[in-house]
Amino acid sequence: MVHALRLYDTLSGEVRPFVPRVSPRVGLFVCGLTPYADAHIGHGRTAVIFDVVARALRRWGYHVFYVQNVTNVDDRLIARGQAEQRDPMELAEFHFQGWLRSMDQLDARAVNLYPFATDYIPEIIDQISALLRREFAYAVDGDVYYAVSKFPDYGRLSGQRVEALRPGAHVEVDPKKRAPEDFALWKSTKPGEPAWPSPWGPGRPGWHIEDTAITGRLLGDQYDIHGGGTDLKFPHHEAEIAQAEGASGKSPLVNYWMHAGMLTLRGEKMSKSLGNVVGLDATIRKYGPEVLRFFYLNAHYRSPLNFEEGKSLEEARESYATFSQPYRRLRDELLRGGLTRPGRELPPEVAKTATEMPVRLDEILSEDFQTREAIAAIFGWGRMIQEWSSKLTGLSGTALVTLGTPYRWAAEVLGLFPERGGGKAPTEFSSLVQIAIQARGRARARGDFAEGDRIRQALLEAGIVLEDQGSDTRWQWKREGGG
RNA sequence: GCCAAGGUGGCAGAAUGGUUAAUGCGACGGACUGCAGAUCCGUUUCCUGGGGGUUCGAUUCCCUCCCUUGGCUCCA
Repeated sequence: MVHALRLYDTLSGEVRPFVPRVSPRVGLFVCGLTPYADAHIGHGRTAVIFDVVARALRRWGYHVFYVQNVTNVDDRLIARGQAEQRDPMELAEFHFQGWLRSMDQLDARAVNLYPFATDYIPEIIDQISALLRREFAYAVDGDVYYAVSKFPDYGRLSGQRVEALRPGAHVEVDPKKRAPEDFALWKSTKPGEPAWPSPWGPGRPGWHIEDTAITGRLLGDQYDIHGGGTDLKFPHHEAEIAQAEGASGKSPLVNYWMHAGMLTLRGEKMSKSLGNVVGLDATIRKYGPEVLRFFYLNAHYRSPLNFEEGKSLEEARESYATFSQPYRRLRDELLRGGLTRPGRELPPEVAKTATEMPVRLDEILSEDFQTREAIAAIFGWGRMIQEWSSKLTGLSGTALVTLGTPYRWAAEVLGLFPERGGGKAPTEFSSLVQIAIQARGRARARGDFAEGDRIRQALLEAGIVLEDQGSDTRWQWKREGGG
């Protein structure tokens, strides 16, 4: 089963049917981090977007090989390492481990391999050698540069004309270059910096070359999807095209370029240099991974998404609570009697709609990953369930499972409603809470509301929120973040 | 200056050449509750940046202007 996905491709600027080179195989490469500092929630957005892309493709029958590189040697790492008196590669490893923990928390585990740049030095040297041989590159005093003028298509992805660029606008132009738009493939290193032997002398790879050396090795000269943030379109992705196509002589490098919109903070791009970063790990801890995932997926992946501290995630939390409420009710009901519990079945038309929902949701998502539309459709389903809510108690186990079909789709594809062990209290603890709840119940039953409220307050101070639902009292952990 | 993506209700954000422009948040009203919370129901009719054009019909397509964001060799 292979699904009819339609996908926007930045290079052609249009939504096209997705056709892998060798179906059902799909090669997916996404530009990863330079882990010189803790990741922020902008990085998290891109990661979650491509996590959903990989989840959906796999659901639709594709065999996805998802590679996300790790730049563990570059100027910023070296600078930061010197400032902190740490080995830059060790610094990268340290922050990468933090990134992995965040990905684990977010249940973004679709990546098959995180190749480190420095593990691909032989491939990098091979590719630079090929570019020199084919005269796309030139060596000067231990450095090697790409001669952009040799590659006429340079600028096509971003629509830039080389003549219109303003070299030196942000970074000083290296005087060793023949043309200001040329970029470094290999940099000779200063003493004390990480260096590898090469035909041009000891040095380290330029920023762009690692990606194409890695993909050439792992995904071949040509592959299906390349993803990353829109900020990488130029120059990074232009450089990748120039390197890979120059070295291999094959075009195109990739069939679909996917670019994720920026997360902006009060209208500005979040970036370390602007100092307006909101940490990924801290945000996950404060609001929970589901709320953050929900926030990310509640916008189209290509749109910019504005983040406002103290507002955006509070709203997402409320919205997610409403979104997941019918699911939680179904789950709570199912816990009473389980799958085999007897009861009424659903009217045929409701059962039919429920079982057809995943098809509808797949269709929505397969039009260039409209996660927001899928979420809206599930909201609609939730309202339908709420109309049934009074009758839920009388439904059979199979009927409840059928009603939950769209939520299982959301769990599988969007990664919401994670079932993870970490949040569950041990049964011993739960039974202690139950004793307190029962004591409060007895106090309320004899009209001693002061005592009842005292118990409720004491539990609240211990981080436990009570909710009376009819004759029932349930509890849950209080969320941080002013909720 | 050049390139790219945008501008939709109080807010966040979808979609579409065609009856009431989705969904959520917020607000308001109601139900439930000892109270609170959570939840449910209802209301929120006059929302598509300005101007022109194409069309029977434009928010959608075209032109132009204004504005915002990203990029112009550090960036998810």
